Amino acid sequence: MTSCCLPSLDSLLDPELFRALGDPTRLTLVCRLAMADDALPVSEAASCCGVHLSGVSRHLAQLKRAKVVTAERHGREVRYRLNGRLLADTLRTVADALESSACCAPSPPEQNLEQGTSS
Amino acid sequence: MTSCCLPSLDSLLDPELFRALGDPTRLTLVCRLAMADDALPVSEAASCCGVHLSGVSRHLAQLKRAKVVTAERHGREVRYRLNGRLLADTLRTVADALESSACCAPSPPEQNLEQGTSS
DNA sequence: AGGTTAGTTGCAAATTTGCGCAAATGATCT
DNA sequence: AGATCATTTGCGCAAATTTGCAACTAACCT
Repeated sequence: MTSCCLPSLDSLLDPELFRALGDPTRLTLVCRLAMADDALPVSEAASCCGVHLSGVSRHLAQLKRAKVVTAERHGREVRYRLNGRLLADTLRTVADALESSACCAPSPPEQNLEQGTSS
Repeated sequence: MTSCCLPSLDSLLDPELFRALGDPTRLTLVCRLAMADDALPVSEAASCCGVHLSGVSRHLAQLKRAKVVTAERHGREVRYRLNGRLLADTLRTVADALESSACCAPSPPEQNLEQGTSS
């Protein structure tokens, strides 16, 4: 009853996604990419966080694995773009599933005084 | 210009929250709590994940620090409850901020061809 | 008070993570 | 081909995380 239309919360909660977002440096990168109206090369993205370029490359790779960003080659540089819509949709889907789960149910079933359900 | 009404993405993205959600065992606990229509004692919550009770206690404490769950004492047991609404609201706020950021802008300003100024 | 149940916390071992450096790869340009 | 620029990857190291066990606290119950 609580989950007849929405995918189960279980299948929605991806540890990889949250883990990817669970690091300050990676979140800084996400913000940097969010503010850019176009894809950014690694060296440019790296300018916002005090981490070695190689580390930034690794962080971006992890965000890519989690589908938070996408990468496109342009000549010799690789430009990363935040997958803003997808991430927003994912988070909203999780939010919907959370609110339709039992823990957010408006009325506890304890109140149930046999209103015609017997038989 | 891109952020006149919404709080900046920067201030919204809390590493602690995502970090708390970025572990398989903790996500399993979140699911377990979501399915319960009432708060669960630690031992009950622990039954769903193959981790020692002490580990579960630690995981729940971390989820509590991240405000994902709340704890209430009932006699000698401590019952944890998923903060479903708050978490859902937080995720939606992040989703909104993401979609109103530059990376999700509907049309790049380069395209600007003064449409409508003719005649 | 003493005993029992529920949960938390200290400790140590195993694993993972983040980091910089240096070497390797990929792509462009003489 | 050789030089150069952008990024990735191998490696080692330090710090953080996860986990189980055992000891501890808190709350109940004879």
